[in-house]
Amino acid sequence: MAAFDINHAGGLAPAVPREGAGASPCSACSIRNLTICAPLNDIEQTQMAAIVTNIEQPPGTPLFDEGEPADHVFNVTAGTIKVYKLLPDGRRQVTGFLFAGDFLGLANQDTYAYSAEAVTACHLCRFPRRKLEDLMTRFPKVEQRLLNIASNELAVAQEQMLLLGRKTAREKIASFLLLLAKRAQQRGQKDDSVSVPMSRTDIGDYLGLTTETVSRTFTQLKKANLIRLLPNSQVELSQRAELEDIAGGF
Amino acid sequence: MAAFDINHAGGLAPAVPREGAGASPCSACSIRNLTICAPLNDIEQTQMAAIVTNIEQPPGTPLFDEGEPADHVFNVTAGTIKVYKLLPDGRRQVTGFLFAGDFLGLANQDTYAYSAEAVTACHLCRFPRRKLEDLMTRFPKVEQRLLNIASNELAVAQEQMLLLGRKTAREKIASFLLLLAKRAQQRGQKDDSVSVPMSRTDIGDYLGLTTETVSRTFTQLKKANLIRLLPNSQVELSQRAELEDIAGGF
DNA sequence: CGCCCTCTTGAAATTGTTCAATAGAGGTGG
DNA sequence: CCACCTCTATTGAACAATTTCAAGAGGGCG
Repeated sequence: MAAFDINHAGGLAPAVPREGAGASPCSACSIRNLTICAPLNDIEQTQMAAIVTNIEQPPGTPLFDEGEPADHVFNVTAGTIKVYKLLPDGRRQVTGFLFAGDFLGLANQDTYAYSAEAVTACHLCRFPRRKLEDLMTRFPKVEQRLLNIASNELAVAQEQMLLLGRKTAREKIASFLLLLAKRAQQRGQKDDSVSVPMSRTDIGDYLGLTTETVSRTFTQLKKANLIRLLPNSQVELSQRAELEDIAGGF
Repeated sequence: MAAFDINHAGGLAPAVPREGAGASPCSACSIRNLTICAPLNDIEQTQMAAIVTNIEQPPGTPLFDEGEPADHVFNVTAGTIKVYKLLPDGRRQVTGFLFAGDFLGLANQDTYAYSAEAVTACHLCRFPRRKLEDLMTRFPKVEQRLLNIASNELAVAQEQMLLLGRKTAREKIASFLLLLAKRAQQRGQKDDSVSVPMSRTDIGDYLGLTTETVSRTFTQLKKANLIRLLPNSQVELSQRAELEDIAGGF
């Protein structure tokens, strides 16, 4: 999906032994420089690869549920994941969508604080939590990277609180589309048209709206010629500047 | 305010030199075990104390503003701080209230992602960011602690998104009061009546409501005999179980 | 080709907001 | 110590945004 980004293509890479069967695919990983593995050299990378399992997650399948023992952490390598929390009566708040390069499963309790489910077909790297923790004490760089990731997520969460608490439906949808565009751009995808793989319900649960309001607002933006709804869940951001104006500085 | 909690009261503490003038007050710090300094022994603590400045923050005064260079991080030792983000037109979202023991200023950009202001008179420990970072590489325990704190804040932020996106005014207020009670309890205060030092506007900006709705909802809960509004911004939680029921698992 | 699920659209209902006025609390100065 | 003044909180009524309830349209998959 994303373009390959071999970020150590110089001639100095040491000869890393490739194990037979499940040989470390990490050195060819296209999103390596986006994620937790970024600060590691090839040798360290191999140690990381030794504790990792590659898993595939069909669309709509749960990765884990809130309250389960948090035995693993994950790194998304392809696809879209949603994470959410539920109220006792079933109301749902999607707290984030995760894409290739994103890390997930951070928890300082021994149980997950939220549920995670594949939106599209996903590929992930799965790390046993315990082993990653061991590895972190050996490679403080990884811990630093994780703190960095956490700080980032915190800033994103605060931005989302601003959206949820203070923005109108129109502003929320505009912000959402721009966020998707920004994330796609980070992964090296074109940003004139955005892929919106999640359902209206998921979007509503992310933005604190109902499906109907999401739908109506899309229609409204479409009629104002700010966006175009294309086939294959693609949305063209025809008037990016105008959208940014509506979104309120995001 | 909170009870003293000297957590290393054994007989093995080494003789720590106390500098003359601004001698490390840390060893008598009542919230030490709640915060970033918790994992340090007395010697390490002294090194920490060497880079710290104690500051006092009168009510209503800004600590820093969003977008300013993030040169310092802080630790609240007394009082209440609010942190918030603004939209271009002035709408405000309070993303958190901070109390004694709370850490603030985490940012991986070089500027603050939010503004911070004293609600009540506050005392804080101020660390130069650069120096704390140096210290972290020397004491990985501190970095671990910070990652822990960040993970915690992340879980709190997700809970808040659930509140902002999916709870009714009544549920929001109930959750808010229970949160204050829980935080007060953590600091070792009684939890039958809660101190609510912030204005209705601040509460509204925290919960995604208007002042009027906050006020009306307080009145409504009061009339239902779930709370009592006492003098000095104290609120008695008369029917804790009922409130928890309304709050929806918080 | 048709069925099912999601998305869209419409109309009524509701929650929370906005605008406006009153009440109350805390602080100041006479 | 009290009166006054100002700021904050409360209350009321009209309004607006979003939700809810309901029905129809579209699209993808077997």
